[in-house]
Amino acid sequence: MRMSKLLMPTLREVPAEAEITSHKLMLRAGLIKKLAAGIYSYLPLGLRTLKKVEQIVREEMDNAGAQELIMSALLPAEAYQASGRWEVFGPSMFKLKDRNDRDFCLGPTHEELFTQTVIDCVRSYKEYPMTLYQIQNKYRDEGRPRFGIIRSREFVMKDAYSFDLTEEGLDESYKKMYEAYCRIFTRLGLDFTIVDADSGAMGGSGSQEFMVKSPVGEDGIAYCDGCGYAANYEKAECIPQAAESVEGDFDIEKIHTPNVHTIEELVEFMGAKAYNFAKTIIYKADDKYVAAMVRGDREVNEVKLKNLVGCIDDLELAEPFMVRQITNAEVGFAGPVGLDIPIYVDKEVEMMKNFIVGANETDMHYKNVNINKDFTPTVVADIRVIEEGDVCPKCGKKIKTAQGIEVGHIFKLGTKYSDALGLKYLDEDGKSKTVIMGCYGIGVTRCLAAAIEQNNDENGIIWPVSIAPYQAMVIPVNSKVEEQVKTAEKIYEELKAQGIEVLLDDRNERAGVKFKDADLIGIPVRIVVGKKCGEGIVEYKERRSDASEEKTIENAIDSVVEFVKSNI
RNA sequence: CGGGAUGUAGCGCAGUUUGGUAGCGCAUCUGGUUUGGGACCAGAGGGCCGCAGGUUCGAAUCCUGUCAUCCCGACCA
Repeated sequence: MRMSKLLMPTLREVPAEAEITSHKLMLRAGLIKKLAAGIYSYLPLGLRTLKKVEQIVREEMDNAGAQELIMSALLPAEAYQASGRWEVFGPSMFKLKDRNDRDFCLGPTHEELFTQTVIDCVRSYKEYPMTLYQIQNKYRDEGRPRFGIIRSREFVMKDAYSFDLTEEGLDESYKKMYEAYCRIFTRLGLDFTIVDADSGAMGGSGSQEFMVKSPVGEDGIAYCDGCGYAANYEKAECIPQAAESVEGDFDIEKIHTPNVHTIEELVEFMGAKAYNFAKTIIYKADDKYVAAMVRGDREVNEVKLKNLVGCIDDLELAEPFMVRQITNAEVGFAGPVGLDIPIYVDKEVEMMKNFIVGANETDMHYKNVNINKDFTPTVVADIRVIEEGDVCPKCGKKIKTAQGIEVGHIFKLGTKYSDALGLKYLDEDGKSKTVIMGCYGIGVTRCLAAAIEQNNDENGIIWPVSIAPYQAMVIPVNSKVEEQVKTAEKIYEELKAQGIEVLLDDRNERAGVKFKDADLIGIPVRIVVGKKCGEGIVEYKERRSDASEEKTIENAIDSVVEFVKSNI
């Protein structure tokens, strides 16, 4: 491709809307263009990379025995109404009506439709097991789209669904997808971590996420270098850690703590440590109210609590007026003593002695509180968020924490959708049984952003060869020097002939502009044709490296071809 | 959905406090000089100051409303 004809609006300055590296670079390199919040056009360079990512995903899915099909993004409401998700999705589903006032939506995910397709198309149990997938646009009206294409309202997703007759079959299908995902993310040049994830309200028996570690990631992950354990914060099991307590036999005592609401204020006021307190937080779980207690220096893990309480729909902090009604006090003074709702207590609280809690009375706390003596927990369980410094639940070494971008998720669904929609089969004995499903997603567009997050420097993107929009670039330094131009043309044609995807910077720009753009758009390898081209010498440079080498024209071409072939 | 901020040329911004002809840098176009890391000189084009009302002789500027975008948090099947 000749760059004089390429639509590549590179920017010198960073558009004000971008905050994170990948978003800035995608805008500056002319990969994408924003149309509205969370909605982007893909310009030629961005689209080429997107298609390469899609192709890698496609190849590995096909290799794993999955079959590609594609569904409409515009979907009738019935299947979603049947599964109950028409309501569950709520405002995050783009809903619309046709001219006859029938309900439609833009597909946010396609469990229902794939299930329905299998119901409609599969006739005999002999056709199973089967895994189907598509690579297609998804639509979610996110409350808060952000970070460019990391969380957008229209995005490309690969979604796959497996259909098995037995649990063992599901395990096998799941394993194939797991392995395919490892190959995919490796080929994409991503440094990824596989973490245990919460299966939550979706039910199902197992779930793992593929995370790309990055400070801009929206998920917290806990991992152990010792044994390789890794889990999403939501899921990571916490081993209770003993903290120093006030020893001795004391009686509960009410103390006046005016205008002391937060743990920080309490620490200040009482001169005790945060771990001498237990905080009591009132939650609304669906229609009922519960209290959760964790040590003062810990956080409640709402996912664990939600699962424990058996909350189906929604777990959120109780409204302040309900907190007042339940505790008879202003917010900030809730405590377990005399509380009339179920109390879920973290295991660590059970280890504490003579601790401090709210007194369910404004401006009052209790000290010297002891569990089972002063109050009785409804349930004692692990309900806190894991932290740096916790110990690994598998091997006992120190846990580390990081932020991660979720690029893939695999999930043993079980029979949730096959039950809801009636996906059954007659087995060899003529008995009716339910098909067991798994679902497997990859955020294809998000992978692009993740790849840039992991592969860049102060000058721009450093594409892995496998997904670079073009693999190589030829730059004549001075467009007025006919010898350089002709030599560059020759190299360009020769590289094309050898099957390399190559850009020729034939623009009438100064050398500096060409170099800056080359770095910014991150083409993995380039040949610079300069002053020594009369002697048959050109410059070979890899984007990843600072150094460049002088080579003969033939050697430079060979080096580019070899570099590309060996890195793809 | 709660909190905060911002809307002025393709991009980055000033001007708003204190109302008085719409500005700067980059980019674009023309001519010239340049040509190995975002050149220089001269000239030119480009704006419903987010939108709608209001106050005023006069509004980018003050008031009201509204829309949009971004950030923090909640939510994320």
